[in-house]
Amino acid sequence: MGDMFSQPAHIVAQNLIGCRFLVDGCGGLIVETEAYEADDPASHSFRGPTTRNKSMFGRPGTAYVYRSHGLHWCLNFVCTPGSAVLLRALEPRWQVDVMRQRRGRWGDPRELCSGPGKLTSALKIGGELDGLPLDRPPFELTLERGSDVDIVNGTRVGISRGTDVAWRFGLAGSPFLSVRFPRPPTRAGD
DNA sequence: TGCGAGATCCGCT
DNA sequence: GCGGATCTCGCAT
Repeated sequence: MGDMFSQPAHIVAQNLIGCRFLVDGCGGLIVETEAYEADDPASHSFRGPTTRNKSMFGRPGTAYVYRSHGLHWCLNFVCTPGSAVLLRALEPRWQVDVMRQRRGRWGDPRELCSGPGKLTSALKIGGELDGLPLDRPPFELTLERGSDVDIVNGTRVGISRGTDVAWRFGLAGSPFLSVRFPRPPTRAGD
């Protein structure tokens, strides 16, 4: 676990696509992530530690959970100090009925975990999990994945600075993404 | 000391 | 498509 997260966040973010992630047995496959580096103007760590972001400077392989817009929780996996990977979407697989109940959504399963705030709501992730290691309960992170994962990337969503780097990653063709990735440019005549 | 923006989501128009 | 809910922080006053 330590080796995995002691790499640049934009590498870890790609390696996490297709991995299984559970909280108390409830979860699914990671299909969308974003990387935030220490010297990254879009990162919460950019101006140094505060009471909110202190766990972002903690051990690699721990959780950084913060409240977004005063309402929603967002989950990050801490990499090297000041860098982390934001979990943006899961493909629901285990205890999906529990997610439905927590979300109050009984229709389209794509509505359960297709966004950072939806994901934490479905898995019941809150501030009490901030700073906890990912290799112990209630977390279960399985880093092994199939060799056939096809990863796409693009610029990050919902930010106004650091928009130049393409550090959002996703499972190609997944219907469970929060936002579609732009289709690769096609050649004239296609 | 106050104000506005922010790694968001939802319901209404 | 737009605004409201409402916590934290940076920056201006």
